[in-house]
Amino acid sequence: MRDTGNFRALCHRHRLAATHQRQVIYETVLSLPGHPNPEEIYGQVRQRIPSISLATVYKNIRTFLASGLLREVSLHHGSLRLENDQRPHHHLVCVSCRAITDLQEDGVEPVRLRQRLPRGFRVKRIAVDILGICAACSSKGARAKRV
Amino acid sequence: MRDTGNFRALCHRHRLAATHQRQVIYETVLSLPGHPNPEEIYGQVRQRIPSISLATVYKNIRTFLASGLLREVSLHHGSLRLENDQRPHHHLVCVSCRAITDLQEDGVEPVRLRQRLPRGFRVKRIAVDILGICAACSSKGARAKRV
DNA sequence: CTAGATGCAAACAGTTTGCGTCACT
DNA sequence: AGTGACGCAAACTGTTTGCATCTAG
Repeated sequence: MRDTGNFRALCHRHRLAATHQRQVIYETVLSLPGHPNPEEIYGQVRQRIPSISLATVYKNIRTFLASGLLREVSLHHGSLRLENDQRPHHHLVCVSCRAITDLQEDGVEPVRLRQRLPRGFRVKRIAVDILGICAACSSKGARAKRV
Repeated sequence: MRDTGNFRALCHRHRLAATHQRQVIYETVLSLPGHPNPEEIYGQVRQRIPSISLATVYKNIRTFLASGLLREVSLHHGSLRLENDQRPHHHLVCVSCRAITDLQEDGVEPVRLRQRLPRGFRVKRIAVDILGICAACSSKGARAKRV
């Protein structure tokens, strides 16, 4: 067994049972390049725990997200949603209830890049998401761990 | 029949047949508050065209997105994807192939708000998506209409 | 010892597709 | 008149759930 220490401590801090499955899933997410999805994680984890089930992978990803051990790329990954305001604008997003509110484009200073982008990338638009807790969720006691 | 003119011209410009279904779907998206999903649009459209099928709504939403008549809230609405880099960072997103590349947080000047946010909204983090066409798609001739 | 985690299978939600018919251009 | 849009049903993908069994604390 490897340096299980870190992960066990991490779980303990978040009041999660430190199971072997969890450790492997967690390590796998950190080790995979890019932005892996559950299926990819499952495929990779299965090389170390062939008997693991996809449901366990899903359940633990949810657990990790809920306790802030992992983060997802976007809070909007559910069903397709359309803009009804066709003018460019930004979004205010509640990380608890995921409500999306529009924020007119000039409510945010134009975003400035400090860094060269990868060669050949042609910028079309810059979208800003302001993530936080909305008033309604705030009063219900919602707290964001890490978003 | 109402001022069909605008919509017919719009369709003509985009080389789309101007059907009654399309017009009602389009008008419905613009008229619904917030960020409607296909199911909500379907429910609303059915009040004007009871015989319409959900498949038609989906097909036409896709058509509108492809020709830039409508825009979606987020390009990341597919399956759940996890961050493997746990440090805060931004994203470079190709609007054609939807590839996501990380951009370290200090590659972007800190975002500054010019406007008061809704009362009680507590900001946790600001996420920036730089939308554009990546080099690979660019060389394949991909063009973004409106993103 | 017990609450909670796992694995399996079945259920579900959202979306897409194939195909025969119908309508816009 | 012909290409493409519509409507229906069936297929598919990604995800969740119920339940019996097992395991970490």
